[in-house]
Amino acid sequence: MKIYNTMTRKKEEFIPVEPGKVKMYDCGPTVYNYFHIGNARNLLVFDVIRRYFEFQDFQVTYVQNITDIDDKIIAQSIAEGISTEDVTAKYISAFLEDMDKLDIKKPDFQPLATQYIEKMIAFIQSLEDMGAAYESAGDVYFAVEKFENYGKLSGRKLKDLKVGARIEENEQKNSPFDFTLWKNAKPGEPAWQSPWGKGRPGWHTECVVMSRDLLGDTFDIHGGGNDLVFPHHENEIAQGESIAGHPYVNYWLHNGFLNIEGEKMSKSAGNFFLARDILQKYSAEAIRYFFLSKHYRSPIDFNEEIIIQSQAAVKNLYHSLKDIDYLNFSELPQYSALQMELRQQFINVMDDDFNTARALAIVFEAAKEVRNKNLVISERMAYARLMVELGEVLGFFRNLKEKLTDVDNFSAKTASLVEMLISYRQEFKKDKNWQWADRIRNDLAAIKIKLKDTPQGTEWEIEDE
RNA sequence: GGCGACAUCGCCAAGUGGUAAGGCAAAGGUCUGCAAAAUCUUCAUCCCCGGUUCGAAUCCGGGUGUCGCCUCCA
Repeated sequence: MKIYNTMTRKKEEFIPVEPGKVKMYDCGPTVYNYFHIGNARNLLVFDVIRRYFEFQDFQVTYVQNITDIDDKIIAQSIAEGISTEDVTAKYISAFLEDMDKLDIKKPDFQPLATQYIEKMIAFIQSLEDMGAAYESAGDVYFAVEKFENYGKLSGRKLKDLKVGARIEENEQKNSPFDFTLWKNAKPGEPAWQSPWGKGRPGWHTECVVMSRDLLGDTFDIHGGGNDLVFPHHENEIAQGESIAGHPYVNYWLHNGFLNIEGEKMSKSAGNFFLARDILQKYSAEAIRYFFLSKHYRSPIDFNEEIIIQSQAAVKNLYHSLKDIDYLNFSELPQYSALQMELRQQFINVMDDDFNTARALAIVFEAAKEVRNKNLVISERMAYARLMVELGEVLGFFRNLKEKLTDVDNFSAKTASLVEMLISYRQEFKKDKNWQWADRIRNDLAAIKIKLKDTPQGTEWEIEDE
Protein backbone atom coordinates (compact mmCIF):
# COMPACT_ATOMS: atom_id res chain seq x y z
CA MET A 1 0.00 0.00 0.00
CA LYS A 2 1.30 3.39 -0.96
CA ILE A 3 0.33 6.63 0.69
CA TYR A 4 1.38 10.18 -0.04
CA ASN A 5 3.43 11.66 2.75
CA THR A 6 3.40 15.44 3.04
CA MET A 7 6.78 15.25 4.77
CA THR A 8 8.56 13.76 1.76
CA ARG A 9 6.06 14.91 -0.90
CA LYS A 10 6.10 11.44 -2.36
CA LYS A 11 3.99 8.34 -2.30
CA GLU A 12 5.64 5.88 0.04
CA GLU A 13 5.10 2.25 0.85
CA PHE A 14 3.15 2.07 4.09
CA ILE A 15 5.03 0.24 6.82
CA PRO A 16 3.33 0.41 10.21
CA VAL A 17 5.28 0.80 13.42
CA GLU A 18 3.78 -2.45 14.63
CA PRO A 19 2.92 -5.05 11.98
CA GLY A 20 -0.80 -5.45 11.50
CA LYS A 21 -1.66 -2.32 13.44
CA VAL A 22 -2.38 1.23 12.38
CA LYS A 23 -2.27 4.09 14.81
CA MET A 24 -3.79 7.23 13.38
CA TYR A 25 -4.62 10.66 14.66
CA ASP A 26 -6.77 13.33 13.07
CA CYS A 27 -7.03 16.91 14.25
CA GLY A 28 -10.66 17.26 15.24
CA PRO A 29 -12.83 20.32 15.65
CA THR A 30 -12.71 23.27 17.96
CA VAL A 31 -16.22 23.27 19.34
CA TYR A 32 -17.24 26.90 19.08
CA ASN A 33 -19.78 26.47 16.29
CA TYR A 34 -21.56 23.85 14.19
CA PHE A 35 -19.12 22.31 11.78
CA HIS A 36 -19.15 23.28 8.14
CA ILE A 37 -18.98 21.40 4.86
CA GLY A 38 -15.22 21.91 4.68
CA ASN A 39 -14.75 20.19 8.03
CA ALA A 40 -16.95 17.43 6.73
CA ARG A 41 -14.44 16.64 4.01
CA ASN A 42 -11.69 15.96 6.51
CA LEU A 43 -13.99 13.87 8.65
CA LEU A 44 -15.23 11.83 5.71
CA VAL A 45 -11.81 11.31 4.17
CA PHE A 46 -10.34 9.96 7.37
CA ASP A 47 -13.43 7.87 7.98
CA VAL A 48 -12.83 6.12 4.66
CA ILE A 49 -9.11 5.70 5.27
CA ARG A 50 -9.87 4.14 8.61
CA ARG A 51 -12.51 1.84 7.11
CA TYR A 52 -10.14 0.74 4.40
CA PHE A 53 -7.44 -0.20 6.88
CA GLU A 54 -10.02 -2.20 8.80
CA PHE A 55 -11.15 -3.88 5.60
CA GLN A 56 -7.52 -4.87 5.08
CA ASP A 57 -7.55 -6.47 8.52
CA PHE A 58 -5.40 -3.92 10.25
CA GLN A 59 -6.12 -3.38 13.89
CA VAL A 60 -6.80 0.34 13.84
CA THR A 61 -6.58 2.77 16.71
CA TYR A 62 -8.10 6.03 15.58
CA VAL A 63 -7.86 9.10 17.77
CA GLN A 64 -9.58 12.39 17.03
CA ASN A 65 -9.36 15.17 19.54
CA ILE A 66 -11.95 17.76 20.43
CA THR A 67 -10.60 21.19 21.33
CA ASP A 68 -12.83 22.51 24.07
CA ILE A 69 -10.71 25.33 25.38
CA ASP A 70 -9.59 28.07 23.04
CA ASP A 71 -9.85 31.81 22.37
CA LYS A 72 -12.63 31.25 19.86
CA ILE A 73 -14.68 29.41 22.46
CA ILE A 74 -14.25 32.24 24.91
CA ALA A 75 -15.32 34.69 22.23
CA GLN A 76 -18.37 32.58 21.45
CA SER A 77 -19.39 32.37 25.09
CA ILE A 78 -19.40 36.17 25.22
CA ALA A 79 -21.32 36.36 21.96
CA GLU A 80 -23.97 33.90 23.12
CA GLY A 81 -23.98 35.15 26.67
CA ILE A 82 -23.45 31.69 28.13
CA SER A 83 -20.56 30.03 29.92
CA THR A 84 -17.72 28.41 28.00
CA GLU A 85 -18.85 25.06 29.42
CA ASP A 86 -22.29 25.61 27.94
CA VAL A 87 -20.77 26.57 24.60
CA THR A 88 -18.68 23.43 24.40
CA ALA A 89 -21.43 21.16 25.68
CA LYS A 90 -23.78 22.50 23.03
CA TYR A 91 -21.39 22.16 20.11
CA ILE A 92 -19.94 18.84 21.17
CA SER A 93 -23.34 17.25 21.16
CA ALA A 94 -24.13 18.91 17.82
CA PHE A 95 -20.83 17.62 16.46
CA LEU A 96 -21.54 14.06 17.53
CA GLU A 97 -25.04 14.29 16.11
CA ASP A 98 -23.87 15.56 12.73
CA MET A 99 -21.09 12.96 12.58
CA ASP A 100 -23.67 10.27 13.08
CA LYS A 101 -25.94 11.70 10.42
CA LEU A 102 -23.03 11.67 8.00
CA ASP A 103 -22.53 7.96 8.71
CA ILE A 104 -19.07 8.62 10.09
CA LYS A 105 -17.85 5.90 12.43
CA LYS A 106 -16.90 7.04 15.88
CA PRO A 107 -13.17 7.25 16.49
CA ASP A 108 -11.80 4.87 19.12
CA PHE A 109 -10.86 7.85 21.25
CA GLN A 110 -12.22 11.39 21.25
CA PRO A 111 -10.26 13.07 24.01
CA LEU A 112 -11.15 16.56 25.18
CA ALA A 113 -8.42 19.12 25.70
CA THR A 114 -9.76 19.91 29.16
CA GLN A 115 -9.26 16.27 30.17
CA TYR A 116 -5.57 16.64 29.42
CA ILE A 117 -4.66 19.80 31.30
CA GLU A 118 -2.52 18.03 33.90
CA LYS A 119 -0.59 16.10 31.28
CA MET A 120 -0.11 19.19 29.14
CA ILE A 121 1.29 21.11 32.09
CA ALA A 122 3.76 18.31 32.78
CA PHE A 123 4.71 18.20 29.12
CA ILE A 124 5.28 21.94 28.90
CA GLN A 125 7.29 21.75 32.10
CA SER A 126 9.57 19.15 30.49
CA LEU A 127 10.07 21.37 27.47
CA GLU A 128 10.96 24.23 29.74
CA ASP A 129 13.33 22.07 31.80
CA MET A 130 15.23 21.04 28.71
CA GLY A 131 15.50 24.62 27.49
CA ALA A 132 13.15 24.29 24.53
CA ALA A 133 10.61 26.63 26.09
CA TYR A 134 10.71 29.71 28.25
CA GLU A 135 8.37 31.68 30.45
CA SER A 136 7.60 35.30 29.84
CA ALA A 137 5.17 37.23 31.99
CA GLY A 138 2.98 34.25 32.80
CA ASP A 139 2.97 32.91 29.23
CA VAL A 140 5.16 30.04 28.09
CA TYR A 141 6.57 29.96 24.58
CA PHE A 142 8.31 27.35 22.53
CA ALA A 143 11.69 28.58 21.31
CA VAL A 144 11.47 27.74 17.64
CA GLU A 145 15.11 28.43 16.94
CA LYS A 146 16.12 25.73 19.42
CA PHE A 147 14.61 23.10 17.14
CA GLU A 148 16.95 22.77 14.22
CA ASN A 149 14.55 21.10 11.80
CA TYR A 150 11.81 23.62 12.22
CA GLY A 151 9.97 23.93 8.89
CA LYS A 152 10.77 20.47 7.55
CA LEU A 153 7.15 19.47 7.04
CA SER A 154 5.99 22.59 5.24
CA GLY A 155 9.25 23.21 3.41
CA ARG A 156 9.70 26.57 5.04
CA LYS A 157 12.78 28.15 6.43
CA LEU A 158 12.72 30.66 9.23
CA LYS A 159 14.57 33.17 7.12
CA ASP A 160 11.98 32.93 4.32
CA LEU A 161 9.21 33.41 6.80
CA LYS A 162 10.76 36.62 7.89
CA VAL A 163 10.57 38.12 4.43
CA GLY A 164 6.91 38.05 3.60
CA ALA A 165 4.93 37.08 6.62
CA ARG A 166 3.20 39.59 8.74
CA ILE A 167 4.95 39.49 12.04
CA GLU A 168 2.85 39.41 15.13
CA GLU A 169 3.65 42.21 17.53
CA ASN A 170 4.54 40.59 20.77
CA GLU A 171 7.37 41.86 22.82
CA GLN A 172 7.16 38.97 25.21
CA LYS A 173 8.50 36.58 22.58
CA ASN A 174 12.21 36.11 21.92
CA SER A 175 11.45 35.38 18.29
CA PRO A 176 8.25 36.31 16.46
CA PHE A 177 7.78 32.68 15.36
CA ASP A 178 7.81 31.26 18.85
CA PHE A 179 4.41 29.85 19.60
CA THR A 180 2.36 29.77 22.77
CA LEU A 181 2.38 26.67 24.95
CA TRP A 182 0.66 28.20 27.94
CA LYS A 183 -1.41 31.33 28.03
CA ASN A 184 -1.86 33.53 31.03
CA ALA A 185 -5.54 34.00 31.90
CA LYS A 186 -7.20 37.38 31.92
CA PRO A 187 -9.72 37.98 34.69
CA GLY A 188 -12.95 36.07 34.09
CA GLU A 189 -11.43 33.64 31.61
CA PRO A 190 -11.43 29.91 32.30
CA ALA A 191 -8.15 29.01 33.96
CA TRP A 192 -6.20 26.20 35.54
CA GLN A 193 -3.50 26.42 38.14
CA SER A 194 0.01 25.84 36.83
CA PRO A 195 3.64 26.48 37.76
CA TRP A 196 3.37 29.70 35.74
CA GLY A 197 0.19 30.91 37.40
CA LYS A 198 -3.41 30.61 36.28
CA GLY A 199 -3.93 30.09 32.61
CA ARG A 200 -4.80 27.69 29.80
CA PRO A 201 -2.85 25.61 27.31
CA GLY A 202 -2.10 26.79 23.78
CA TRP A 203 -3.72 24.91 20.93
CA HIS A 204 -0.57 23.34 19.50
CA THR A 205 0.17 21.29 22.58
CA GLU A 206 -2.93 19.18 23.03
CA CYS A 207 -2.47 17.05 19.91
CA VAL A 208 1.09 16.13 20.85
CA VAL A 209 0.22 15.22 24.40
CA MET A 210 -2.89 13.24 23.50
CA SER A 211 -1.31 11.34 20.66
CA ARG A 212 1.74 10.43 22.73
CA ASP A 213 -0.55 9.27 25.50
CA LEU A 214 -2.87 7.18 23.35
CA LEU A 215 -0.70 6.13 20.42
CA GLY A 216 2.90 6.32 21.61
CA ASP A 217 5.72 8.73 20.85
CA THR A 218 6.09 7.54 17.26
CA PHE A 219 2.91 6.60 15.49
CA ASP A 220 1.84 5.89 11.94
CA ILE A 221 -0.49 8.49 10.53
CA HIS A 222 -1.34 12.03 11.45
CA GLY A 223 -3.90 13.88 9.41
CA GLY A 224 -5.75 17.09 9.05
CA GLY A 225 -6.70 19.75 6.57
CA ASN A 226 -4.12 21.24 4.28
CA ASP A 227 -4.07 24.48 6.19
CA LEU A 228 -2.79 22.75 9.31
CA VAL A 229 0.54 21.86 7.74
CA PHE A 230 1.83 25.24 8.78
CA PRO A 231 2.05 26.15 11.51
CA HIS A 232 0.06 23.66 13.56
CA HIS A 233 1.63 20.38 12.48
CA GLU A 234 5.03 21.98 12.23
CA ASN A 235 4.65 23.05 15.84
CA GLU A 236 3.56 19.61 16.91
CA ILE A 237 6.67 18.13 15.35
CA ALA A 238 8.87 20.65 17.10
CA GLN A 239 7.39 19.73 20.47
CA GLY A 240 7.10 15.98 19.98
CA GLU A 241 10.57 15.52 18.56
CA SER A 242 12.23 17.84 21.05
CA ILE A 243 10.94 15.62 23.81
CA ALA A 244 11.34 12.23 22.19
CA GLY A 245 14.47 12.82 20.13
CA HIS A 246 13.11 10.70 17.30
CA PRO A 247 10.37 11.03 14.65
CA TYR A 248 6.97 11.96 15.97
CA VAL A 249 4.90 10.69 13.05
CA ASN A 250 5.81 8.49 10.08
CA TYR A 251 3.17 9.56 7.56
CA TRP A 252 1.52 12.96 7.31
CA LEU A 253 -1.75 13.06 5.39
CA HIS A 254 -3.51 16.26 4.44
CA ASN A 255 -6.78 16.70 2.63
CA GLY A 256 -7.29 19.50 0.13
CA PHE A 257 -9.55 22.43 0.77
CA LEU A 258 -13.09 22.98 -0.29
CA ASN A 259 -14.12 26.02 -2.29
CA ILE A 260 -17.59 27.35 -2.85
CA GLU A 261 -18.19 28.05 -6.52
CA GLY A 262 -14.53 28.76 -6.99
CA GLU A 263 -14.19 31.02 -3.99
CA LYS A 264 -12.78 30.27 -0.61
CA MET A 265 -15.51 29.65 1.91
CA SER A 266 -15.70 32.31 4.57
CA LYS A 267 -18.30 33.72 6.85
CA SER A 268 -17.65 37.26 5.76
CA ALA A 269 -18.19 36.40 2.08
CA GLY A 270 -21.51 34.83 3.00
CA ASN A 271 -20.74 31.59 1.17
CA PHE A 272 -20.60 29.54 4.31
CA PHE A 273 -22.36 26.19 4.57
CA LEU A 274 -22.89 24.20 7.71
CA ALA A 275 -22.94 20.45 7.34
CA ARG A 276 -26.23 20.27 9.18
CA ASP A 277 -27.90 22.67 6.77
CA ILE A 278 -26.84 20.66 3.77
CA LEU A 279 -28.01 17.49 5.46
CA GLN A 280 -31.46 19.04 5.70
CA LYS A 281 -31.69 19.00 1.96
CA TYR A 282 -29.43 16.24 0.72
CA SER A 283 -28.61 12.77 1.91
CA ALA A 284 -25.45 11.82 3.77
CA GLU A 285 -24.60 9.48 0.93
CA ALA A 286 -24.88 12.22 -1.68
CA ILE A 287 -22.42 14.28 0.34
CA ARG A 288 -20.16 11.27 0.70
CA TYR A 289 -20.28 10.54 -3.02
CA PHE A 290 -19.46 14.15 -3.77
CA PHE A 291 -16.31 14.06 -1.66
CA LEU A 292 -15.16 10.61 -2.66
CA SER A 293 -15.56 11.28 -6.37
CA LYS A 294 -12.53 13.55 -6.13
CA HIS A 295 -9.10 12.59 -4.85
CA TYR A 296 -8.71 13.68 -1.24
CA ARG A 297 -5.62 15.80 -1.80
CA SER A 298 -7.08 17.94 -4.58
CA PRO A 299 -9.08 21.04 -3.97
CA ILE A 300 -12.78 20.44 -4.47
CA ASP A 301 -15.44 22.86 -5.53
CA PHE A 302 -18.83 22.74 -3.91
CA ASN A 303 -22.03 23.95 -5.46
CA GLU A 304 -25.59 22.82 -5.37
CA GLU A 305 -25.64 21.33 -8.85
CA ILE A 306 -22.86 18.90 -7.98
CA ILE A 307 -24.69 17.64 -4.94
CA ILE A 308 -27.80 17.07 -7.05
CA GLN A 309 -25.70 15.05 -9.50
CA SER A 310 -24.24 13.10 -6.61
CA GLN A 311 -27.66 12.36 -5.22
CA ALA A 312 -28.75 10.97 -8.60
CA ALA A 313 -25.63 8.83 -8.80
CA VAL A 314 -26.22 7.23 -5.42
CA LYS A 315 -29.79 6.45 -6.40
CA ASN A 316 -28.42 4.39 -9.24
CA LEU A 317 -26.80 2.06 -6.69
CA TYR A 318 -30.01 1.54 -4.80
CA HIS A 319 -31.89 0.79 -7.99
CA SER A 320 -29.56 -2.10 -8.63
CA LEU A 321 -30.16 -3.52 -5.18
CA LYS A 322 -33.91 -3.16 -5.48
CA ASP A 323 -33.80 -4.69 -8.93
CA ILE A 324 -32.12 -7.85 -7.66
CA ASP A 325 -34.22 -7.88 -4.49
CA TYR A 326 -31.10 -7.87 -2.36
CA LEU A 327 -32.92 -8.04 0.95
CA ASN A 328 -34.44 -11.38 0.11
CA PHE A 329 -31.23 -13.26 -0.53
CA SER A 330 -31.50 -16.38 1.56
CA GLU A 331 -27.73 -16.57 1.75
CA LEU A 332 -24.83 -14.58 0.39
CA PRO A 333 -23.63 -15.97 -2.93
CA GLN A 334 -20.00 -17.01 -3.38
CA TYR A 335 -17.74 -14.84 -5.48
CA SER A 336 -16.62 -16.23 -8.81
CA ALA A 337 -13.37 -15.34 -10.52
CA LEU A 338 -15.06 -12.34 -12.10
CA GLN A 339 -16.04 -10.80 -8.80
CA MET A 340 -12.69 -11.66 -7.28
CA GLU A 341 -10.96 -9.81 -10.07
CA LEU A 342 -13.08 -6.71 -9.64
CA ARG A 343 -12.53 -6.88 -5.91
CA GLN A 344 -8.79 -7.03 -6.47
CA GLN A 345 -8.99 -3.98 -8.72
CA PHE A 346 -10.70 -2.14 -5.92
CA ILE A 347 -7.87 -3.07 -3.57
CA ASN A 348 -5.28 -1.98 -6.11
CA VAL A 349 -6.74 1.48 -6.57
CA MET A 350 -7.30 2.01 -2.86
CA ASP A 351 -3.75 0.86 -2.20
CA ASP A 352 -2.63 3.67 -4.46
CA ASP A 353 -3.04 6.53 -2.00
CA PHE A 354 -6.74 5.89 -1.49
CA ASN A 355 -8.00 6.60 -4.98
CA THR A 356 -11.64 6.72 -4.00
CA ALA A 357 -12.73 8.11 -7.36
CA ARG A 358 -11.58 4.93 -9.10
CA ALA A 359 -12.87 2.81 -6.26
CA LEU A 360 -16.27 4.35 -6.76
CA ALA A 361 -16.12 3.57 -10.47
CA ILE A 362 -15.59 -0.08 -9.56
CA VAL A 363 -18.63 -0.09 -7.32
CA PHE A 364 -20.63 1.30 -10.24
CA GLU A 365 -19.29 -1.37 -12.55
CA ALA A 366 -20.52 -3.98 -10.11
CA ALA A 367 -23.87 -2.19 -9.93
CA LYS A 368 -24.16 -2.35 -13.69
CA GLU A 369 -23.53 -6.10 -13.71
CA VAL A 370 -26.21 -6.54 -11.06
CA ARG A 371 -28.69 -5.20 -13.59
CA ASN A 372 -27.24 -7.12 -16.50
CA LYS A 373 -30.06 -9.44 -17.52
CA ASN A 374 -27.73 -11.46 -19.74
CA LEU A 375 -26.03 -12.90 -16.68
CA VAL A 376 -27.35 -15.84 -14.71
CA ILE A 377 -29.04 -14.82 -11.51
CA SER A 378 -26.36 -16.28 -9.24
CA GLU A 379 -23.73 -14.22 -10.97
CA ARG A 380 -25.81 -11.07 -10.63
CA MET A 381 -26.37 -11.79 -6.97
CA ALA A 382 -22.65 -12.22 -6.43
CA TYR A 383 -22.08 -8.83 -8.00
CA ALA A 384 -24.67 -7.38 -5.64
CA ARG A 385 -22.83 -8.83 -2.69
CA LEU A 386 -19.57 -7.37 -3.96
CA MET A 387 -21.15 -4.02 -4.56
CA VAL A 388 -22.39 -3.89 -0.99
CA GLU A 389 -19.12 -5.14 0.45
CA LEU A 390 -17.05 -2.53 -1.38
CA GLY A 391 -19.62 0.21 -0.93
CA GLU A 392 -19.52 -0.34 2.81
CA VAL A 393 -15.75 0.10 2.81
CA LEU A 394 -16.40 3.56 1.38
CA GLY A 395 -19.04 4.15 4.04
CA PHE A 396 -22.19 3.66 1.99
CA PHE A 397 -25.22 1.48 2.69
CA ARG A 398 -25.70 2.04 6.37
CA ASN A 399 -29.20 0.96 7.38
CA LEU A 400 -29.55 -0.71 4.03
CA LYS A 401 -32.72 -2.50 5.00
CA GLU A 402 -34.55 0.65 5.92
CA LYS A 403 -33.42 2.44 2.83
CA LEU A 404 -34.49 -0.36 0.55
CA THR A 405 -37.87 -0.68 2.12
CA ASP A 406 -38.53 3.04 2.29
CA VAL A 407 -39.82 2.77 5.84
CA ASP A 408 -37.44 5.47 6.84
CA ASN A 409 -39.60 8.53 7.03
CA PHE A 410 -43.10 7.29 6.51
CA SER A 411 -45.55 5.83 8.83
CA ALA A 412 -47.36 2.65 7.92
CA LYS A 413 -50.52 4.70 7.78
CA THR A 414 -49.16 7.00 5.12
CA ALA A 415 -48.20 3.94 3.15
CA SER A 416 -51.65 2.44 3.36
CA LEU A 417 -53.20 5.72 2.29
CA VAL A 418 -51.00 5.80 -0.77
CA GLU A 419 -51.90 2.19 -1.52
CA MET A 420 -55.55 3.12 -1.21
CA LEU A 421 -55.22 5.92 -3.73
CA ILE A 422 -53.36 3.65 -6.06
CA SER A 423 -56.19 1.12 -5.93
CA TYR A 424 -58.73 3.85 -6.79
CA ARG A 425 -56.55 4.88 -9.66
CA GLN A 426 -56.53 1.30 -10.88
CA GLU A 427 -60.31 1.44 -11.06
CA PHE A 428 -60.23 4.65 -13.06
CA LYS A 429 -57.67 3.18 -15.38
CA LYS A 430 -59.81 0.13 -15.92
CA ASP A 431 -62.62 2.45 -17.01
CA LYS A 432 -60.17 4.41 -19.13
CA ASN A 433 -60.95 7.44 -17.04
CA TRP A 434 -57.56 8.98 -17.66
CA GLN A 435 -58.56 12.31 -16.30
CA TRP A 436 -59.07 11.03 -12.79
CA ALA A 437 -56.25 8.51 -13.00
CA ASP A 438 -53.86 11.29 -13.89
CA ARG A 439 -55.28 13.58 -11.29
CA ILE A 440 -54.42 11.09 -8.57
CA ARG A 441 -50.96 10.63 -9.96
CA ASN A 442 -50.37 14.36 -10.30
CA ASP A 443 -51.68 15.20 -6.88
CA LEU A 444 -49.42 12.60 -5.33
CA ALA A 445 -46.53 13.91 -7.39
CA ALA A 446 -47.19 17.35 -6.02
CA ILE A 447 -46.43 16.05 -2.54
CA LYS A 448 -43.33 14.21 -3.82
CA ILE A 449 -44.86 10.76 -4.05
CA LYS A 450 -44.01 9.35 -7.43
CA LEU A 451 -45.95 6.53 -9.09
CA LYS A 452 -44.51 4.07 -11.57
CA ASP A 453 -46.70 1.67 -13.55
CA THR A 454 -44.77 -1.50 -14.11
CA PRO A 455 -45.87 -4.84 -15.51
CA GLN A 456 -46.02 -6.08 -11.91
CA GLY A 457 -48.38 -3.32 -10.85
CA THR A 458 -47.99 0.24 -9.65
CA GLU A 459 -44.99 1.04 -7.52
CA TRP A 460 -44.45 4.21 -5.58
CA GLU A 461 -41.61 5.99 -3.93
CA ILE A 462 -40.91 9.19 -2.12
CA GLU A 463 -38.77 11.49 -4.16
CA ASP A 464 -35.66 12.85 -2.55
CA GLU A 465 -35.09 16.48 -2.58
C1' G B 1 8.68 38.22 -2.07
C1' G B 2 8.87 32.66 -0.64
C1' C B 3 6.47 27.74 -1.16
C1' G B 4 2.85 24.68 -3.59
C1' A B 5 -1.36 22.84 -6.56
C1' C B 6 -4.26 22.64 -10.87
C1' A B 7 -6.04 23.17 -16.37
C1' U B 8 -9.23 16.06 -19.55
C1' C B 9 -16.70 15.45 -23.00
C1' G B 10 -22.40 20.32 -21.55
C1' C B 11 -21.26 19.35 -15.81
C1' C B 12 -18.32 16.36 -11.97
C1' A B 13 -14.04 13.33 -12.46
C1' A B 14 -9.98 9.07 -13.03
C1' G B 15 -5.79 8.42 -15.70
C1' U B 16 2.36 9.63 -14.29
C1' G B 17 5.05 6.73 -21.77
C1' G B 18 1.45 2.46 -25.35
C1' U B 19 -3.18 4.57 -27.92
C1' A B 20 -8.93 8.36 -23.10
C1' A B 21 -12.37 4.71 -16.16
C1' G B 22 -16.82 6.02 -13.77
C1' G B 23 -21.05 9.32 -12.54
C1' C B 24 -24.67 13.34 -13.94
C1' A B 25 -27.03 15.39 -18.10
C1' A B 26 -28.46 14.69 -23.30
C1' A B 27 -30.23 11.95 -27.86
C1' G B 28 -32.52 7.53 -30.05
C1' G B 29 -34.94 2.41 -29.41
C1' U B 30 -37.96 -0.99 -26.14
C1' C B 31 -41.94 -0.69 -22.52
C1' U B 32 -46.54 2.62 -21.33
C1' G B 33 -53.42 5.06 -22.35
C1' C B 34 -49.97 9.15 -21.62
C1' A B 35 -46.01 9.52 -18.18
C1' A B 36 -42.40 7.97 -14.77
C1' A B 37 -39.07 4.18 -13.80
C1' A B 38 -36.30 0.42 -15.92
C1' U B 39 -33.43 -1.26 -19.99
C1' C B 40 -30.41 -1.13 -24.60
C1' U B 41 -27.56 2.03 -27.78
C1' U B 42 -24.90 6.62 -28.84
C1' C B 43 -21.79 10.61 -26.97
C1' A B 44 -14.01 13.50 -25.82
C1' U B 45 -7.78 12.91 -28.22
C1' C B 46 -6.91 15.72 -23.20
C1' C B 47 -5.50 25.05 -22.39
C1' C B 48 -1.64 27.00 -26.25
C1' C B 49 3.43 26.69 -28.60
C1' G B 50 7.93 24.02 -29.09
C1' G B 51 11.00 19.66 -27.79
C1' U B 52 12.34 14.33 -26.30
C1' U B 53 10.46 9.41 -28.06
C1' C B 54 8.79 4.17 -32.52
C1' G B 55 4.91 6.16 -29.42
C1' A B 56 2.82 11.65 -24.73
C1' A B 57 -3.21 13.70 -21.64
C1' U B 58 1.02 11.52 -19.33
C1' C B 59 8.34 13.58 -19.69
C1' C B 60 11.18 18.54 -20.69
C1' G B 61 11.12 24.00 -21.95
C1' G B 62 8.18 28.38 -22.78
C1' G B 63 3.39 30.72 -22.61
C1' U B 64 -1.76 31.62 -20.85
C1' G B 65 -5.32 30.95 -17.06
C1' U B 66 -7.23 29.42 -12.11
C1' C B 67 -6.42 28.42 -7.01
C1' G B 68 -4.11 27.60 -2.15
C1' C B 69 -0.48 28.39 1.98
C1' C B 70 3.08 31.87 4.30
C1' U B 71 -2.10 35.20 9.95
C1' C B 72 -7.19 32.02 13.45
C1' C B 73 -8.87 28.41 9.89
C1' A B 74 -10.41 21.38 8.09
